[in-house]
Amino acid sequence: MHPRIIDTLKRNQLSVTDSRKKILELFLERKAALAHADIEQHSGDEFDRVTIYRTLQTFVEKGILHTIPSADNAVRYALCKDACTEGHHHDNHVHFMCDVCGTTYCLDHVTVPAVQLPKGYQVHQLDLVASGTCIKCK
Amino acid sequence: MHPRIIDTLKRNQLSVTDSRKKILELFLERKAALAHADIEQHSGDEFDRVTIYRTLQTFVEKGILHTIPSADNAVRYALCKDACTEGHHHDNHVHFMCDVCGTTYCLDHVTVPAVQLPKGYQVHQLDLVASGTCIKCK
DNA sequence: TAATCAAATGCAACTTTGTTGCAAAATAAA
DNA sequence: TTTATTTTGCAACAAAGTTGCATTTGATTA
Repeated sequence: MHPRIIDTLKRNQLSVTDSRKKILELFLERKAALAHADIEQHSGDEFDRVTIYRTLQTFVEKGILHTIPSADNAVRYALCKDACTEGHHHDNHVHFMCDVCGTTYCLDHVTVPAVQLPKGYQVHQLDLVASGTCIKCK
Repeated sequence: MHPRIIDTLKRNQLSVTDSRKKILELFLERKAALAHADIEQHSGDEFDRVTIYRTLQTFVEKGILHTIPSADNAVRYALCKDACTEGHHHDNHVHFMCDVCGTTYCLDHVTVPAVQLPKGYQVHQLDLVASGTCIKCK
């Protein structure tokens, strides 16, 4: 098991349970974003659907995962960088969604360029989602 | 009734029906993005849920509406500019979602900046969604 | 290590959201 | 006005998400 798993949970004052370990592990080994349905599939019948919902929610609140907006009614989740803490996300990198294989990547090294909005709009978060064909599929 | 309504429908070879007129009218008068649920509310019990789903789908296909990705499992729709035609959307403007009132705006005059992605990623679409506090709510 | 407390899980029931097929109704064309 | 085509509404269903509560598990303390 990945050494970061227990560490991450403890650092966030979460009790170490089977479902949390397993779900974190999935994210660590896949390195891609996962939707609720993906997790349900890849964890077999090991956990109840409800547990997965609640675990994802907890991880987002703690700053372990962030959500990636999409136009297909299937919100995806991905690991946050260490900069994220409880209630404070800093995931202003670009996300890429492949139209062919459906994989969603966090492009950690591509930062979202500054954008000049009309006066009066206060921006708290910027999400840039690109879609197209990924390296593997082209 | 807004004069553009019937015109828009005919230009896209769609028959002019009550639901299509009403839904288009909603978008024209509100000037903000609407989710399926919003439309259901604001049209009373006038139309069946299924009709609304199908109408939205048709409008997106025809290039009358475009979708706005979101992280809350509620895809929103907004009017396209005239440049959009059947199967070809050109809505590369920024969207702004207010955390307070929930309103989503198309910032038509703010274009999405070009982004340099790692080699191998072919981008077909770029969506930039900003969120924070809008003019009315600050 | 065992007992206790708090937190997380699983289950059941439910609500909401989205889809599909088909008959009836409305629109467009002749 | 009649006919052909499209769209709609209904029903039934499937999928996605939520809530309350009893049970189990993990953490804490003696």
